[in-house]
Amino acid sequence: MKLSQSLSQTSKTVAHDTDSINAKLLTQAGFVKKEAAGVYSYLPFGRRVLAKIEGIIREEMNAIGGQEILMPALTPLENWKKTGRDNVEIAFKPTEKTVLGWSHEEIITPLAKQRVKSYRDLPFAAYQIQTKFRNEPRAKSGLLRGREFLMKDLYSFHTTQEDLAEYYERAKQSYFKVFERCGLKSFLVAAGGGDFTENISHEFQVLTEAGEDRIKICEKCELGWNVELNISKCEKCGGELRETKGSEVGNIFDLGTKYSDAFDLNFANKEGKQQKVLMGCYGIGVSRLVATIAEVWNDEKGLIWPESVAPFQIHLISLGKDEDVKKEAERIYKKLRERNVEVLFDERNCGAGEKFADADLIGIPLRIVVSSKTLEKGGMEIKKRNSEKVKIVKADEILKK
RNA sequence: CGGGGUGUGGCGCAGUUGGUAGCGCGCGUGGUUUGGGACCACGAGGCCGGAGGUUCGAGCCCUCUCACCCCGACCA
Repeated sequence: MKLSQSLSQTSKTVAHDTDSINAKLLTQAGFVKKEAAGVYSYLPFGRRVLAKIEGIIREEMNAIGGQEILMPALTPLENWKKTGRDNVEIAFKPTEKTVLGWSHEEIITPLAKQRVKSYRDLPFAAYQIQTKFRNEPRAKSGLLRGREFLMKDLYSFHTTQEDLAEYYERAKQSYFKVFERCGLKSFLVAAGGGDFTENISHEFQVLTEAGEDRIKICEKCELGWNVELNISKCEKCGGELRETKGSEVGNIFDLGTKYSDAFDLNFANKEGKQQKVLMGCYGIGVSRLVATIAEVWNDEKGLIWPESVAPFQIHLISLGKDEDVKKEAERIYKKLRERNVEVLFDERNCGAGEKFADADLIGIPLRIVVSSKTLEKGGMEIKKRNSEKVKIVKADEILKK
C-alpha cells in the first residue's frame, strides 16, 4: 500500500474530547474514525489489524473443533422471549419483532435443535466472528466499550457435564494461546455469570490501567477473582491477592441447561431416552483486543504493534527527490510485494522528520529507509520500531529472504 | 439513567458592554527545501450543533432540543 493514496492518514492533532490512549493513538495513526459514541469505522490499517486477529482466532477455534458459521445481527424477538432476556436494557430493537443481537444463544440453540437428535450428534462446537450491538448506557474508552463491536462467540454442546467441563478446559487453554499470539499476557479471573448464567464464569484479563474491571490477582499462582466476588485470599493456594485493573478480552461460561431448557434442546441417549443438552459459550472481544493491544504496546511516539497483528510487516520510506532513490525504493517495494510481504510504502513528497514521526506513530515492526545516504553506503537502512539500533544492509540480501 | 462540563472552517482554539467571524495547524497552486513534524508567496474553506424567542441588529441574551466528554449506576 502506498501511503499517499491510503484512506488511512495520520494527523498531528486529535479531537479534544478523545477519551483514551487507544482512541487517541488509533485515530491519530489512521486506524479508526469515530462516527458516534462507541461507534467506529475501521480504516485500512485498522481493518488489517482486525483481520490479523481474526486469523489467529480462527486458527485456534478450528484447532479445538469449532465450525465457523455466521448468524444474523437481526434476530427474532420471539426467541428472546423464550429465555426471558427480551427485557435486557442493552438490546436495540430496530423493529417491533426484532432485536439486534447482543449475544447469540437465542439463535444458536434453535439452530442446534434442528441438527441434534441423538447422542451420536454430540458433542460439537460452532463459532462466528460478528458485530454485536449493545446499547451501552455509557460507551467509553475508545474501542474498549462500544455500542457496536466485533466479537468472536463460540458455543459448545455436550451430552454430559464431564464432557462440557473437559471442553471448557480446552477452550481455556486455547484462549491463553490466542491472547499470547496477540502479544498479550492474560490472567484467568473468576467472575459472576451476568445475564448469561447463574454459574461462575471465567474472564481473561489483560492488566492495564485503561481497563474497566477491578480484579484481584494471586501473587503466587496468578489466578484471579473479579472484585464483585469479594474474595480476600487465593482459594487455590492461599496466596496474597493484589488488586489491579484489567481489560476483559475474553469470557467463558458454563451455561448448563439454561438455554436447552428454554428451547427444549434434547437428545436421545443410548437408552433412547430424551435428555437435555449441556452448553458452554466462549467470547472474545475482537475489537476490544485491538484497543487493548494499543493500550499495552505504545510509547510516547506512538503504537508498537506485535508482529503477529501488525497491519504491515515493513514500513518502507524513501527520502528526498533524488531519482535513483525513488527508483530503488520502487524496486524494493515491488520485490517485497512479489514475495507477499505486507509493506506500507511512504513515497510522499514531505520532509524526513514527518516520515519518521509517522512511522513511529503507526508502529509497524520494521522500518526500511532508502535515501541517497543509504545508497552511498551500498543499500538501505533497517530499524525495528522497538529498538534504536539502525543498520545498513544490501537490498538484495533482504530480498532473498 | 442521575450529577457536572463542552459545542465557532478538517483539527486545536480566540471572539470585549450585542454592531459585517479571526488565528495556528492542515488543505490547494507556484517556488525554495529534504535524515526527526522546513520556508516564502498567493489562495480555497465557516450562515458559529439545531429550533424557537428578545432586539433595528444575536457567535454573544432567554427557552427548548440534540450531540459529545467526565463522575456515578450498569456492563464482552
